[in-house]
Amino acid sequence: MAKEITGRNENYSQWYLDIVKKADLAENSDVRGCMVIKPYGYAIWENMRDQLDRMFKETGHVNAYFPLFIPKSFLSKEADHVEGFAKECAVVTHYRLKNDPDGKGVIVDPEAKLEEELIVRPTSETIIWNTYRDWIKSYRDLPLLINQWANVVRWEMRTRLFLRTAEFLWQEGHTAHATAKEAVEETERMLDVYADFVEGYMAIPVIRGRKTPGERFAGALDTYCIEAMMQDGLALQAGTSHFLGQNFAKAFDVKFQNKEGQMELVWATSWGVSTRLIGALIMTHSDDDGLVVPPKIAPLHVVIVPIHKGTEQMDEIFAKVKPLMAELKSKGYKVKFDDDETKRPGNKFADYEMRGVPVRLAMGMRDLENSTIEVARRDTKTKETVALEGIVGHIEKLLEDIQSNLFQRALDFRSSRTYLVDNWDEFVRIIEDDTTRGFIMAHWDGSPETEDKIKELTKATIRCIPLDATEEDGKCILTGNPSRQRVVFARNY
RNA sequence: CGGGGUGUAGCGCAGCCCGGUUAGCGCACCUGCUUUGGGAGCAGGGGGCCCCAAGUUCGAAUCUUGGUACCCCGACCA
Repeated sequence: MAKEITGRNENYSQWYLDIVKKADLAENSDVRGCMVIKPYGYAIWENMRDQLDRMFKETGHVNAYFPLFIPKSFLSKEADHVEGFAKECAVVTHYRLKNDPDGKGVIVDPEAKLEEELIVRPTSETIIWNTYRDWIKSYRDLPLLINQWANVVRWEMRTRLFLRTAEFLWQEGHTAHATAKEAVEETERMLDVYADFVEGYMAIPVIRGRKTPGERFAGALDTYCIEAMMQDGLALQAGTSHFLGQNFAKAFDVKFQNKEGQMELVWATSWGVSTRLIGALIMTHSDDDGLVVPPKIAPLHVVIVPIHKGTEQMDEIFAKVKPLMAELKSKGYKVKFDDDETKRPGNKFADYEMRGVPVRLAMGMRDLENSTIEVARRDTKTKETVALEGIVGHIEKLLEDIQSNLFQRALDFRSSRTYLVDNWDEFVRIIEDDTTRGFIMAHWDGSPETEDKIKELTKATIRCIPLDATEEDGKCILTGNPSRQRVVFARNY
């Protein structure tokens, strides 16, 4: 069949690409490394964005917009930051084209060279902190809590739809505070917002933690993150929140006068999640029949497929389901009656499964006579015929069930692939075997050399130092040196 | 940037080695009829700078040279 997708066990990355394409989420564009997000994929992003935006506003943030271009000189002001991004920046050098005098097409006008090159933002810390300098004069201007929804460009060597693209959509929060304590609180608060969103809405369980110095964001003093496990046992960083200390305040000379009249440097945070989360969504819930979308972010909650002969029967069915559609819509659910006569029911069933619509209803003549309807749920692929009476309540409960079932299922999977390991051979065995690979909770002596060595030997990195870990005495998995807590090792995207 | 591979219809491919009339197949698409409780059947039809350029030849999808794009494995990577 044309729509068939590759099995997860057969070829996981092909399975992923098949889902992205066949569920109509996105496709590769003719621009290297850049994707076209198609309407259905974008609808999922819109739902994610809208919910996150609500949560940001509930925690006191406002939106603003800063330029796409950053003067090159800005980027060189924070040494670690430029070090981290320099290798993947797109640079604008000219501002004009002209007709090619030798023939067809256009060429870059050599006369139109920019005096200072512009960098297409890979992230906006520099342009924003350059702006904050003028906005922040007094302790009364703080805290400054701003978020921006934007696109950014990182010139990656190898790209994969949603997971790593040269251009992607995201939000980046950039806040300024009077004290380190407040800034750290903000960093942690936003990590919690991310975790609540990803777990509560996307039904993806995450581990909250902090990055090791080696894995930190370029320019940060501390990087917090949420890490999720995909169905192939690889980790995916689902969101990050950074405590930037006074690094950017120093680089851009952002100071405020405190109550005592003294000048102080401002404390900063930044935090972001991107369209990469859609990749996480796919790889957490979907199966060999296609995408599975949790109800809370689904563009379409319920689809109704009529089983009919001729338009008369279609009209009869529509009349019968109209009230329940109205009721579902009034409760905020998105419902579609698929009256497309050019497609047969089996085709529609397969299509909505591919797109991961949580609940599918089917009604035919048989149901019409009995006042029943067939209810199918996407997550378990089970079907039942139920009475029309009370159907709306039934569906509401079903959607809640699906939401929590998806989370639980993902959590169970993660548990089954999470190991307490104290022995190096076991560590290697688990990480090398793609049927066991997952999160390994092991002791680490805290040295960057050990971290690098383990990465070199196994390709596993320290995904995070979990926030909720209990302290215990142990020995480093590699060196045997003393350690006070376990960290999460995994291979990652 | 190193190693390997592939560019032929929207997608997936055959044809190329061994040059020869109008470039073919499956899916998708369009028209009509019959179908419709899990991916329909029949009939008809549309769609090609065969990656680009130069060369060899009476003749190039096919041979030669150069270029280019993409994919895979490394390296690189919040």
